[in-house]
Amino acid sequence: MPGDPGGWLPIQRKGMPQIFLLLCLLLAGSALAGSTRCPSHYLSGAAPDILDPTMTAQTHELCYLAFGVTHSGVTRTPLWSAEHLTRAQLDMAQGLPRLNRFHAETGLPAGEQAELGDYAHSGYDRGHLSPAADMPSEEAQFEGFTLANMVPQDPNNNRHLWQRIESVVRKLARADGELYVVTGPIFGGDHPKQLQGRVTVPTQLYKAVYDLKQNEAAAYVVVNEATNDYQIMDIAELEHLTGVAPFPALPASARLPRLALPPPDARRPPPTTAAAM
DNA sequence: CGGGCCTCCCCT
DNA sequence: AGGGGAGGCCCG
Repeated sequence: MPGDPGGWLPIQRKGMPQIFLLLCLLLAGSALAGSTRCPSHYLSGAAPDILDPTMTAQTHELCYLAFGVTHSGVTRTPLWSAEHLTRAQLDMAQGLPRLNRFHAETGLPAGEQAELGDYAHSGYDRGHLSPAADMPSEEAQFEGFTLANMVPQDPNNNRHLWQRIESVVRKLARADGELYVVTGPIFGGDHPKQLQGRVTVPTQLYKAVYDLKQNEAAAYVVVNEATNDYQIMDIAELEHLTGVAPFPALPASARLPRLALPPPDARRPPPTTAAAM
């Protein structure tokens, strides 16, 4: 279903009037480098832009109910995953039980998708980019468990620091009403680690946030290791580091002010390294 | 302050 | 269908 050419109308969020989608497309205007099938997930309808031409091979945009991704058949991971996070959506998500239905993405060309076996016994978690806890319906949650929304993530990182980042971003969305959030991997270094020689392990991860109420943006950046360390960057810095523009339609007035992202600080140091000493 | 309960991240 | 562990929160 995702990846269906020209199929953006049937898979749009339910109840969203078509006129609004058209308006989004018009508002996006020149900021829309290419066409997108799910403008509602992006700021001003403009999908994140991959600036680095070496990263665009074998990429496909996939649209889901509550998020959109661009997937790379080279890394066999998403290059970004984007959500429009609202208070109402989180209210709906909150009542839902989490069903861990991890699955390979069938809507990709043969051989480009990661398989469950790539991750099994790898020592890495299947780390969501757009979090399961953000998904407002059972169907949306199932979609969130596609491997097209996953990267190999250090288990300690995923279950501690990253979980707290996701949690404080949800809290911020509740406080300010709505956010646009773009999450993605960073592949640094010359010899990237791979799972089964197929799925590339990111060296870092980022989560960029645009807060409409404050008209400010910023991003968390963390190394994909057992750590509690994180960095906060403005969007220009992030674009330079990642080669991805998370919010191509970001107002110029929001590029300089750096959103005061809440600290995801832990109360205790990470157990792995600490326990080893 | 501590304990119980819930949420949220996963694994085999 | 099993399991674990951390963190938040509420309440005594």
